[in-house]
Amino acid sequence: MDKANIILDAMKTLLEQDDGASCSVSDIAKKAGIGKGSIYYYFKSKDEIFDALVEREYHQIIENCRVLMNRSYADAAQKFALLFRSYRSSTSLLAMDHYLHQQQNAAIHQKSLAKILSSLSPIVADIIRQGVEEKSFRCEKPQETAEIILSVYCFLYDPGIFKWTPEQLKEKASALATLLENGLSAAKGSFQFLYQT
Amino acid sequence: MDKANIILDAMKTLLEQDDGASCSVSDIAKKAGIGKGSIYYYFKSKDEIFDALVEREYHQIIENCRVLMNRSYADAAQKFALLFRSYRSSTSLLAMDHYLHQQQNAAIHQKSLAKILSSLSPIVADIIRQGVEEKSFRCEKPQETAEIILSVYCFLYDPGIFKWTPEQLKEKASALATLLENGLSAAKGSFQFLYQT
DNA sequence: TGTTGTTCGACCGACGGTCGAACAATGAGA
DNA sequence: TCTCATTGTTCGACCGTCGGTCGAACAACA
Repeated sequence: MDKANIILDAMKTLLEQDDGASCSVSDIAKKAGIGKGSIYYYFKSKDEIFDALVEREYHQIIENCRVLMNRSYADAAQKFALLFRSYRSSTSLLAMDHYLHQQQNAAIHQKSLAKILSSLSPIVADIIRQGVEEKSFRCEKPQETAEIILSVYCFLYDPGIFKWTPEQLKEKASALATLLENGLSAAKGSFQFLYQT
Repeated sequence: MDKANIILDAMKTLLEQDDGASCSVSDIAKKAGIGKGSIYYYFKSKDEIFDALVEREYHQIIENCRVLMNRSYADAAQKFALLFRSYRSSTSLLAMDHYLHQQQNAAIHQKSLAKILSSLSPIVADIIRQGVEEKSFRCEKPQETAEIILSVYCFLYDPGIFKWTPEQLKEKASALATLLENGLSAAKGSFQFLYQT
């Protein structure tokens, strides 16, 4: 396997092990079974390793979402729900995710949120555009609107930043659904999936 | 003056100087004119110093916003604009932002964003409630809606997370304004202040 | 003079990152 | 096929800096 990927695997393993507490470059090198100097032959800095790991881990998830959207024949609201559920189930399988929500991994967490938003927003924007064509949504700026929706989801719903109770989360989801229904001039209940189940 | 506040002043000054690059505990001690050991007589850790600084600096800003809202006689949309401008001008004076937007301080950054959201959201919620009473807004969940609006501001507009151009920011603000106008059933142009100037 | 509160900077371990020596792999010229 | 020079790769000792500790020393006061 690629040496760079061996390094990323080592870091991922360490992040999953003990809350990422012992994730120094030396630790990564030891876990990867190579010298510390070699790490810096493949990566310029520790931050760059972070970036590469985030890139690698989320690439597959995003790709799955994209494929799902392209091969599904559904109206915009249904696609929204499909995407929402697909993404939720994918990330719940990502073992790293739980550790991202801890204080000491805030930097990589932030980077991964930024990646999610920038990768998913074009997909969400396409759904909105489809809704506009189908006359079920009204929206002049699909891309920016998609970013707004996702930023709420990334930030307000993040268990690493806020400790809401399930009831509070449901209230917020319901408020977002109403805001989107009216904001996009969509049919009542189009965004029910946000707070159901 | 209180020794603790002298230390906070020193840190604030250093953060304002060169993007917080030289803001080690030793630097803070030197700037404050005391020994490094004394720092740890007043604070348990560097994080605690920064928490105290965030608390002190944002308390005043939030308080200003609260007072401004209470003594202003304006309709809800005007109050929104007032609050927005007051907050923007206050935070632009805060040079701490540079420090917060560096990778290694992501944890503290998150904390301060969470503080902003939880402190400002009740104020925004009150504005929305006023708008509902005045029949200029329609909203069933003012508190949650306020949090949604603020989370967009805290996350999507954060220069430490995303590097948007001014034009892109304006597009996003315009999209948010439209979404809010429709989402709150407000009059066209109610949220123009978001993307003007 | 004893006690308590305060100050201090030398010191510590850990960190991210550097460095040059050493080792493998390659291929051109004889 | 045997050099040998070149290039790519590996390594851990080493560096400077950081956040944080520590005990000695000092100040204030009873």
